[in-house]
Amino acid sequence: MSITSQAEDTASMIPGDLYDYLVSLTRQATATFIAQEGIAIELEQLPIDLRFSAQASFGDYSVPLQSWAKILRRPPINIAKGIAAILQDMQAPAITEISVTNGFLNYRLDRPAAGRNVIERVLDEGADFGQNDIGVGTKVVVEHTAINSNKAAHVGHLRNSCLGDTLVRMLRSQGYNVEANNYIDDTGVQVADVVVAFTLLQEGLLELPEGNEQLPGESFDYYCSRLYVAVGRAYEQQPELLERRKAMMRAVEHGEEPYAQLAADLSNKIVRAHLATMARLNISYDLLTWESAIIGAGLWQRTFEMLRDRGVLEHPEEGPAAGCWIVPFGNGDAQTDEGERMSDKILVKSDGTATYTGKDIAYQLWKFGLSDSLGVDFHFVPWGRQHDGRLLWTMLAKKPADDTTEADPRRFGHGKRVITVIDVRQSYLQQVVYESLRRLGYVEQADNSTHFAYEVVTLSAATAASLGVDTSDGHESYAMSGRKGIEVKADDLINKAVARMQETKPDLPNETAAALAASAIRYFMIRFNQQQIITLDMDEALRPNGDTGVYLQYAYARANSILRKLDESGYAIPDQLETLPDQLEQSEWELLRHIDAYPRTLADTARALAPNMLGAYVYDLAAHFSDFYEHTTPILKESNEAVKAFRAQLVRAAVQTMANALRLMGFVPLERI
RNA sequence: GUCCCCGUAGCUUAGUGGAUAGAGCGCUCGCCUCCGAAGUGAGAGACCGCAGGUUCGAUUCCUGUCGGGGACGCCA
Repeated sequence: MSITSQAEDTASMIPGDLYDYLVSLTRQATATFIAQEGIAIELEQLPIDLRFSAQASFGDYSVPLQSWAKILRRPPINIAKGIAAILQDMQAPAITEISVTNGFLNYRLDRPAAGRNVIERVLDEGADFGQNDIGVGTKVVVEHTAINSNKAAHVGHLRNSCLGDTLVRMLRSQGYNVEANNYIDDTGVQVADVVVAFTLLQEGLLELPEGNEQLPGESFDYYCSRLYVAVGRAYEQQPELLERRKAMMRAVEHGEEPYAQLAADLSNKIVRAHLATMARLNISYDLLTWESAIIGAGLWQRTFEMLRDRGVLEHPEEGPAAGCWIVPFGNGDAQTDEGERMSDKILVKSDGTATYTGKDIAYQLWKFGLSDSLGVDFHFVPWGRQHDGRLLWTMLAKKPADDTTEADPRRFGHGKRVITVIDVRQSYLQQVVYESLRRLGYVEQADNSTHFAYEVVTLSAATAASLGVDTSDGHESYAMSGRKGIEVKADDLINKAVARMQETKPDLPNETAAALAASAIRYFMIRFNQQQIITLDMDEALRPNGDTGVYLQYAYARANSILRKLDESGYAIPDQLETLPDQLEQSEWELLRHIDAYPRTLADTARALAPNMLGAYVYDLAAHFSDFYEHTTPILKESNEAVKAFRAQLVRAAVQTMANALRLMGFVPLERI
């Protein structure tokens, strides 16, 4: 029941990765089988679900065939045996054993030969190992981060930006032309609130508990967070101030000075603070888009007219939405705990201003390039160079001064597909946006709109208590509230992570500690399933061992250390593996299989838009490297030249794969910690 | 009221129909005179909320039910 093959000449005969090779072998054998049996059926109806064998005793790779029984009208065991017999006769290279257990077809490979094939492919492709070209020619617009420009970012925003940035990297790895948009909602009530706070301060009508001035060392966004909380409290205590808030919103929207300029300056400074925070986690963008620009350029007005003229909107004269422009939904009103609510969505308030959702429809049209025909012009100018060298552009409503560099407007937006990263509480509004596109006749664009929804971040009881929240009601977690100041700010989390790294290893250089902290936080933010609420506990989030980003970096650094030691010992790793080891250790083979699976796993996780699955893969890869490291004798001391060369090459391949994978998660791989 | 999500070991969780449910933390006992102990070996710990159903096969799909969270605003 086994076929032996010459190790020397087989490796080059395995096309592509081991998975593709075995799938293609199985398909060939299956085609022969159904021809032999005289079964009239398309091969495509028989899915080949190749996976790692559940146990080493079964084989290396297995295909379950039970589901074929009904289609082929034969017992699974007969199918498996028939196909196995055909495979035996095929004498395929690098296969040492074909067996059948239960309803599974199992392959055992010539491990040294297959392993060499994997190593050669990785080292040959280098930094491109894992890259795919399936997305070439397809533009994808990804919106993420999108923090209101009135206060500091908190950990909820980090979940958004870490997921979004990882998605962007994953899609780019598949060849997609990805444009990362950071949408700034600078016309909303929150910005007006902070402007109100500034005016109240000037008039001596507002007292901040920690002091009215910006504190020494306090960043501007943190200061604004304090103002925001204070003005919120003032509204509660003096409801007459709410009039002032309304007036301020109008003033900002209508460009009344000095308020409009104050609001614009405020947004600008806050956005710079947010970008600086995100840069600490190696997150960058291609374009800043502004709600104020969408209004200022007239895109919202044109969008409204189109919605109205194509009959998407209704304009009721009585009822709860009298005088508003609405998108009708559902049938009638809904009963809620707080009373009646209508299921229709208001896009234009009775005072003539747009709601957030209305403006979001306009923006969605722009992302698809659908606003071109509306005669609305935007201007795109450089905002600045980011930490990673990527140039960030910003959208303007009005033509800039003549000497300013302007980009071709067709370069931005015009996505074939649009992905919006926002938390799950926005699901209903996202559906309104997509449904509105559909009703405008843009069915394809509606279908190509994806709400990448993720659950919120809450605080564990211990962490909430440390922020001064009263936890005597005994809940397990507490919601954050920027308005009440109950939140863990992004920079605080990063600072604490850096400090924790330095506690763990006191002589750590600052730069290394910063990179480790960023890795820890990024991994923490993507490792959970999107539907899972993250209950942030400081101790857990900052833990430097176990299933964490630090572990991944540590495994990578250890792997690099081996290469360094080999080099220092004067050993030159041969470029070609002339003689292969007689056999591989189980841990070596496991590592090789996982390396081989990287391109396919990456493609799967990108297709599924599942950063957490990428994280799980990388952890698995690092764990298998650690296993290999622990369960093989030190390469430096290895006396068998063939084994030494093979393992040295394997370490190089593992280092390359880990580096590629870590970069995809936005890590800066550390060769030394 | 309608709709959505979650429920897996003491805790945090992975698992997009397939062989014995996989980790991390914590706990017990080990491993640095051989490549980095932020590591690693062994052990204890899970009737996958509950009840039905579909299927050769269900943690996974469907129905119901219990528990928890969320959405349905002239806020964003």
